Amino acid sequence: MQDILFGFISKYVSLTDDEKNAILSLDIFRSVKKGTILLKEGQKTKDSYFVLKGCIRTYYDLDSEEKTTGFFTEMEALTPPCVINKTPSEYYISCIEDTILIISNSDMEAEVNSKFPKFETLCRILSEQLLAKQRIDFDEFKTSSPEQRYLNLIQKRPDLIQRVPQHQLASFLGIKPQSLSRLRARLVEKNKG
Amino acid sequence: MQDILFGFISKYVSLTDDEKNAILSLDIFRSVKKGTILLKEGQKTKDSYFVLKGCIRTYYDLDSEEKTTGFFTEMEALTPPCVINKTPSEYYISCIEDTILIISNSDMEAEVNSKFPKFETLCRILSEQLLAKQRIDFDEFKTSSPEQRYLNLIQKRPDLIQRVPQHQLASFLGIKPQSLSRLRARLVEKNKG
DNA sequence: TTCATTTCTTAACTTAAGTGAACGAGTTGT
DNA sequence: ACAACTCGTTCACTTAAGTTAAGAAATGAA
Repeated sequence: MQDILFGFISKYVSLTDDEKNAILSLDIFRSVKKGTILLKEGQKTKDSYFVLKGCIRTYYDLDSEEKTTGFFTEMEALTPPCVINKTPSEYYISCIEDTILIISNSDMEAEVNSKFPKFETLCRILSEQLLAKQRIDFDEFKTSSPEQRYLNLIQKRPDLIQRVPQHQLASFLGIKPQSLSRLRARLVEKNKG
Repeated sequence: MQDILFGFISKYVSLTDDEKNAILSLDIFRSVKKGTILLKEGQKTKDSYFVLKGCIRTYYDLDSEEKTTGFFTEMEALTPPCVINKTPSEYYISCIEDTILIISNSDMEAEVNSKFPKFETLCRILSEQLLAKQRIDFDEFKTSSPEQRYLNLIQKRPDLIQRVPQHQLASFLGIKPQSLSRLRARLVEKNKG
């Protein structure tokens, strides 16, 4: 489990044994069961999540309807905006599979950052990369139709199609479950004709 | 002009005079005319932009149609994904007004970051905040209709409605210019009846 | 100014997403 | 085993966005 973490980090910065031990001593690995809600709307938290295995999702409760906006799987990190803005959370985070997480809180990060500049470099690089990736995702979303988004998702994250319920995928694609159902039927029809 | 920059920075970290001078010595302020194209599709660059005054926009050329995905105005920063990924740019950046920019390149930033850890902290904080803000923007986009997005834009960035051409606003909202025109007419009609 | 181009709007028609309801399959809890 | 619930699909209908085309208004250049 540690190997997974340090393998990931080594792609960005190289850590000494001291630095690795400092991280391990923080006791940050957590196993959580499918269905666990990590964060609720209205709650405050300082916790960030890094998925080692499994899948978590973020969703809003608008007009008592669930709107899923994000899935985070192996090697993906999520720092909820409420941690940055120090406001109550606007959304829920739940585990849609049994999941192994790293949970770190912002106080802890601040301390490690000031003790180990290398760690701050890591955080900076990861934030910059995530920002770039997310900008591209957003641009693709804006410039394409629901059908194109779905086809795009099949290409880029085929695992999600398998492991995530349809109605959650639908709002992730910005449409209603019925529309996704219909859209899929339309595509099957196309591939036949 | 420098006051604007240091006033902005002082919200996040406090700089010594030495640090301020180090930044000024880099000669990073640029004035560019309306219509100037800062970056073209297919080009490589290491430059990031920070808008002191004016407005720049990012747009794709898809099927020889312009798709505008972002506007950056006073006190907003843009690091194109191509700088992070070291790939050719997928989009254009142009100035839609006479604009005063700070243009920094990633080599320069790397050098300043290693000399002044405080600067790296600043970059980390800004990236984290932008990431959080962008996540919320994306979520709002996904969970709302074109009409809601337009109303939302009127609330959050009323200046854009004034300073940006309709057809650019339309693709920013994820729709065609004709649809935005119709949508606006519909809203006027609603407010009458 | 005049001419050309771009931008915005309007309209008629097509296509697809939203809505509300119903149904069967699969799951959970008792 | 049964009831209650969730999930995915389908259908009929409504609403709004895409498409194509045309024309008015604004902008820019010769």
